[in-house]
Amino acid sequence: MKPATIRDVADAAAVSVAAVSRVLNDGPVAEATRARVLDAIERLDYRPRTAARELRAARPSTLGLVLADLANPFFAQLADRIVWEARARGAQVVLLTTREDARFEDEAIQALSSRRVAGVIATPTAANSPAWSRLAELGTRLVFVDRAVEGVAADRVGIENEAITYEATSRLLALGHVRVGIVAGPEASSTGRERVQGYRRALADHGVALDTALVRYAPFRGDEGADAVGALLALPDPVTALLIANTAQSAACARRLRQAGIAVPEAVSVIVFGDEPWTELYDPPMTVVRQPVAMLATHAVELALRETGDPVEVRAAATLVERSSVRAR
Amino acid sequence: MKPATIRDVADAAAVSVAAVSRVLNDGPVAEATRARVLDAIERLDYRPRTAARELRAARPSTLGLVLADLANPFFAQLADRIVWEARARGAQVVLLTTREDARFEDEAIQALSSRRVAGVIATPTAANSPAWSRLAELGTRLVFVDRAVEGVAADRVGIENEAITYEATSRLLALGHVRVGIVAGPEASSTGRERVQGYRRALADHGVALDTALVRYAPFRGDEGADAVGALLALPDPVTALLIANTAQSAACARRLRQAGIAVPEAVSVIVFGDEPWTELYDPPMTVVRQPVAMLATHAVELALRETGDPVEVRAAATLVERSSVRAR
DNA sequence: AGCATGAGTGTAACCGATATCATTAAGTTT
DNA sequence: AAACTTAATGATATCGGTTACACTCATGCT
Repeated sequence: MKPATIRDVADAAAVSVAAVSRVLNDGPVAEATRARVLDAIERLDYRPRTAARELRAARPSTLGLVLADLANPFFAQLADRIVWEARARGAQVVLLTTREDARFEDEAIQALSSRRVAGVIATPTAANSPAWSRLAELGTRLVFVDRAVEGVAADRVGIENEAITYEATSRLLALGHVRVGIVAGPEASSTGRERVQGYRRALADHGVALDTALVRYAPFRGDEGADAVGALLALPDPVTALLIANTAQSAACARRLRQAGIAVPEAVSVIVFGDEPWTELYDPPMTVVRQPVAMLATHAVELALRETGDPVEVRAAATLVERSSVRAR
Repeated sequence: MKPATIRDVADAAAVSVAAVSRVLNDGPVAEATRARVLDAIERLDYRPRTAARELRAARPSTLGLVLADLANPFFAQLADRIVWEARARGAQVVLLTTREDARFEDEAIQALSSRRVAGVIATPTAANSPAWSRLAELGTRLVFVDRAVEGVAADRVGIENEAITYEATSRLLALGHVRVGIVAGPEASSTGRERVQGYRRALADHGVALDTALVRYAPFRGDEGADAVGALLALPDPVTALLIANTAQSAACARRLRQAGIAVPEAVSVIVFGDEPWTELYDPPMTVVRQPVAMLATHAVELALRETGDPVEVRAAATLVERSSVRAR
């Protein structure tokens, strides 16, 4: 049977469609009318159609979420919280994934601009900034979370990458490590750059010279993170401590350590970015940098649903969670 | 600036809106006209609005995805593949989560019936079958994946729970284990029931009497899985093998084993359902039941976008992946 | 009594696509 | 040249809501 429309409800309640609409959007309606309408709605199991609403409304209540990859637990958690926060605010989420590929990202941007969503929350790839800009100019609220690309009028939500990497590196240096390797995200990514910057500042402050051979940029997808770990361990003067600052590669890196039979923390101390479930189950439990996922999600959703305002930047503090993968040199 | 509408394009190309629409949906148009229209579309950066299309169209191209919890890697992977498969077919996905709570699930169902999506893919909670039925009667294609609830005209996609649990249990029994504990999903869930059934059949076939104290049902959320493991280990005649057949509880169970200082597989052999990243990083690497997530996703999307046809049931084979957490008694 | 006020309601335009149906132009047949 | 196809195109109703505007009628005020 055909679902009821607003006109069916109006007929059933013997009022006009405007009255029904007013009941729905709590406009001014007499108590008696409201009761009759609500009763009719109940009887007919009426539910206003989102498509019709969004067509007329200035601001739809749908959000777009563009993530690289849901198989990455960090993004999965982020998505979980974002969907949850959106629900609390009466918004729904259209989910799209890019697999870190600019082509798919562009496709996603097109799809979302057709959909005229209220806002978009995204972990962008560096290669698409014109497309992002056009989306922003269309009036869609744009929020970059975790990473960001330059030159786009978007809100930014992320952690204090520079500061937390400085802290993590300092911890290792303070324990006597001198050969500290870092596996970061791509140099083209904001997280990659910021984290390496914190790393360099820590070295400088501790009077340790930078050895560029110890800085490895790995893409977010694939297994190059593991190869980077392999390379760092195979150096003539190998690392004694390792900073895995590329969340997407952390499991691959850990797998490599295990396979290579490296004793952690005896042979090498390790700090991993991202508090994923496995880090606690690993032997030994990993010292990690925990990202405040819930807070990132809350801010992102809030910004994405905001009506007006200039682009802002929100930085949440990450914390170093000490477990057992780090020891003094 | 306001985004262009189909009328703007029609004006710019000096044709009627009908002609533009025909170009968009490749109806019969003269080559010259098509070229002019495409040029205008390009110039104005026109993109047809999804809301308007969905309002008019009989079948929208949007899918609903209702998952319990994206923090669970199995669901996250499933979501990832489903979004991917949908993209390949030109459909988008609206994501909703329930946290295993019937109230939120009902909310999600309402939201989706307003949206008049083409189909819904869901991991249902047992308590909401009337709401699911109403959604199905509205003409929305309904696909239950992983779990199912009875009495609803929905497609079902899942693994052969009974068979794979039979296989896993048999493996343990064949190695001489007699006290085999199982931590399953809730008795009210289809997966919980089916897996315990496979377990029982294996016991019967191997001539081992069923001890109901060894069968533990744990909810999908919370930490009761760990408590169940604790209880099974604290029995006067404790288990020597453990089947963790509740994917959502597997990490919690592993954490408990680790905390309790149980040697795996020396003290107790373990088989875990769900090939999550941590199972390979655990010490020792866990023997697991791998679910064919990609296949489940493909079937689910295909069924959800199908126009007609009676409800069908698809069962994919799961496989036992042997690693190092199982040994002979 | 006469008029302003305002709460409650209804009518109809509108959002931006799609699809039906009528119309026009060009080509074919006799 | 008239009649008849056939292909391309245009005018317009339609989907199901929201909302601007006009209207009614009871109440308060001078």
